[in-house]
Amino acid sequence: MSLPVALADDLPFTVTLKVRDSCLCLHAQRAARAMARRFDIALKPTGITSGQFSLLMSLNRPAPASLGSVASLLAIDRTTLTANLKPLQRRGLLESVVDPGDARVRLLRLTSAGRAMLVAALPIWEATHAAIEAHLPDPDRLRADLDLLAA
Amino acid sequence: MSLPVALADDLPFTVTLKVRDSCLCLHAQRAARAMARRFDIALKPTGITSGQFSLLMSLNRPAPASLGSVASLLAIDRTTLTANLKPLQRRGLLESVVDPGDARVRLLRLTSAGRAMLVAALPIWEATHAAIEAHLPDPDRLRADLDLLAA
DNA sequence: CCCATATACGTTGATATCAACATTACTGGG
DNA sequence: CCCAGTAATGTTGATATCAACGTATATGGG
Repeated sequence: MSLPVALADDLPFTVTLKVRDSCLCLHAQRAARAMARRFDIALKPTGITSGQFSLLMSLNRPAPASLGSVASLLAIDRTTLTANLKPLQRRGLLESVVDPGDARVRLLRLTSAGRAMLVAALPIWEATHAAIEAHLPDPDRLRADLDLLAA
Repeated sequence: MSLPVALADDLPFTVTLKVRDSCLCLHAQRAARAMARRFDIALKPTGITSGQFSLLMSLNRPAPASLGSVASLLAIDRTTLTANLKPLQRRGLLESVVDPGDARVRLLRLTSAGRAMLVAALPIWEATHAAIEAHLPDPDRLRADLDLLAA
């Protein structure tokens, strides 16, 4: 009266192909991993990774930023940011201090070594980024689409 | 005769803003993290994450696939895939066997529990994915752009 | 002033990610 | 058959990612 369990549990291969080809999550992960790898390799001479470059760059601002606001900016979990700060603090590229106005808040600030690291990495970023944009039909359009996904 | 070191090491805030706003690596990471979080939350009732869903789905095929070919398909490092397999193997969702024709090759195959997991997760994926596509101007165009980044 | 609530952050445990190095197995030339 | 080179994978160490839980601080109502 009932079909074999194996059949009931099966999922047609055509469905798998549809999911694989259309899944925006998978497509975004693949693109993100490939980009990270590409920048990681290019930035290797400087000693920082693509993620560390983005983090340091986000801290290069006139007034120091709170941990939470940086996490929002990068769209990463607050606790992930805490973990990511450790190796950079250990290397003296940034420092975190308690906000004098609100003891709950941690203010993050680049050190001069951190700023020097950005200066050293910037030309590499520019060259790598230009090479990537060069074979995209419309980089601005893609950025807008990615912002929609991140929203 | 020389400027203070602090000035020489500085990087104008305007440059930082340009990098932050235009960096495709950062935009891709942000989008990927947001998408992963969204699918992770939606898939939570099933007990697998978005990455595990993609991996299991990529293994749902007529003939078992080698570890290396799956790593290429997902654009992840070979050793990352080895690590990702462990929790899924431990839960009996997939199994790896040595290729009878070439003892270097590991063939990966879903178990019936793995197929059942995909059947349970598929409706969640469909609903989540449809909701995301609904507010994108041109999903196919975005997929094509993401493929260019991953290439 | 006190307490309930909300906010900002830290810690822990599990998984994810990759480079560097090591191991095992196949393959072709001699 | 042997050996040098290549190919596929495993192992280790460092960083990345997030949920769940816990702690300290601020804020507003009474």
